[in-house]
Amino acid sequence: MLKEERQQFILNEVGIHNRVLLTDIADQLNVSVDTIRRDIKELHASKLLKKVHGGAVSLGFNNYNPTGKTIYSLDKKSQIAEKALGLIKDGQVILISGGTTNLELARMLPPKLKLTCFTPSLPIAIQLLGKSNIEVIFIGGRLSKDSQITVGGSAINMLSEIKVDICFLGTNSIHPMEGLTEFDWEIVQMKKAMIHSSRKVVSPCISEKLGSTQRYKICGVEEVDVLITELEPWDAKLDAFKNLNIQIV
Amino acid sequence: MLKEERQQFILNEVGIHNRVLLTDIADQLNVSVDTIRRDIKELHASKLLKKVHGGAVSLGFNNYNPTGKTIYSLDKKSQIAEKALGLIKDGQVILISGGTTNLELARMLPPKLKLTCFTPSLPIAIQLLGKSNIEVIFIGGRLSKDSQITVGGSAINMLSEIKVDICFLGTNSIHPMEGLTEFDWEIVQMKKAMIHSSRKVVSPCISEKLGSTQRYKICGVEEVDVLITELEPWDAKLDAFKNLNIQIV
DNA sequence: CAAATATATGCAAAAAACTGCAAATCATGC
DNA sequence: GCATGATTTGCAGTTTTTTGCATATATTTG
Repeated sequence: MLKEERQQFILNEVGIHNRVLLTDIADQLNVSVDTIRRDIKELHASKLLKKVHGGAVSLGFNNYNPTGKTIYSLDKKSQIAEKALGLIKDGQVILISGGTTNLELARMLPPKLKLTCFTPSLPIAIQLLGKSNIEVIFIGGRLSKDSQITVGGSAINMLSEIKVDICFLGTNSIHPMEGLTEFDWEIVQMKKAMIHSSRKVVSPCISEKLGSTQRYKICGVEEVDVLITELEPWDAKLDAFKNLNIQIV
Repeated sequence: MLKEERQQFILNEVGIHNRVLLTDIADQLNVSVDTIRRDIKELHASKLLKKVHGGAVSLGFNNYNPTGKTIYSLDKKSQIAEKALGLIKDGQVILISGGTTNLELARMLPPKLKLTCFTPSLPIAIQLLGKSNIEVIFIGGRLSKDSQITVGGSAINMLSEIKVDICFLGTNSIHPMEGLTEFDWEIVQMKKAMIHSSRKVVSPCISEKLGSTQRYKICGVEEVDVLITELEPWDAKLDAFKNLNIQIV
């Protein structure tokens, strides 16, 4: 592998995650940490990233990270987000619900892509505002403190007035028989409305949540058009979903 | 986890809650309190927060400044915000427009105060979300990239359905004869709608902007009930506003 | 004032960074 | 084809940084 490729890869990773670990990169590229260290040293010298102890961070790192949450299973989520990116075409109108996976998706949207994005999520709106080619339309309403999305009649009302190409519906629990479930009643209502406003429903869901259920039902599995997980298509965990008329990515 | 990430996390928490506990952070990040203590010591040294016994608190302003604009006259703005606080009573319903002065107001709202706040401003919504006793209702609509508030028909429509006790109307230009003026046509429409939705209009305005005018007119001075500046009441710059049936604070 | 809690300090283990060096690779000219 | 020199890469040893713990000191609170 060429040095340029490596450095490009590092820059790419930094661009997506805002941070990289020396050991991670070395591991992924099968080279010694010293090599990566030297690469990062160079990139640092040419001011393309910032070298820190243990890795590197993007130059604009001290940006506001509105969720404040530790983004664990980051890799899984960005894998999902990456797959989700493939479903979006230039010029489309999309609807993005809340959740960290969707936040990752919003972060990864390429700057060149022209889109109209509806969202009820504050962190996602902030993320999207940074992309100059994306028109952001915020679904107004009462803000729920913990989920940081708008809920309630006003928001649902606004949703009832739109019809989008794709909805990326952050999913807490999905079960082959029970369908999509949620523990917060207000969010259930929001998600129902979001499904109703969309021609195509995409459900990004990390594998831990496959097969789990919660208190309230949003909809059956048949309402979901595409299920995205970080797993390989032949993984056994996906078997239960395979004859349900869902596209699995 | 990188040191930078940790420190960023701390700054986020401080930005959201205005204060953090050492033990809380250490717990959330699974590191020892000593580590967090050292982090906070560093951040304190670089003047990004203020170290206090048991944790840290935010200093004058949080570092969320996406536009990159210089925040000049910070002291003046917090003086104004302080005065504005005096107008708010427990249990009221208020409407807060955008602008850095209003952001300062949102930041300074005491945690005990029970309020319902409407706002079309993303940064202000974030700030308000951190206050547990405040119900936040976001005015939905298309987000304007530079002002970071929602604009357009949908937002104005939502405004038309509400009536609040007080509106804090961030003011770019106020002139004794010409009234309130604004550079951006869409924001003019929003502010008109906001005035229409409020029983009482309060205009926080730093003294530099007194007497200036811009392209489009929002309303006459008579529509404003209270004008708040950082000046002392007997300041000569305020003379022109003194016989216009406006309360000057 | 005393108990509880928080801070400061020194220290040691672990991790990461730096240094020098040798092997491998590659471009270049003959 | 082959020698030369520059560049790159991995490795081993040393130095630096980070981090958690133990102990001593300070601060808060009832």
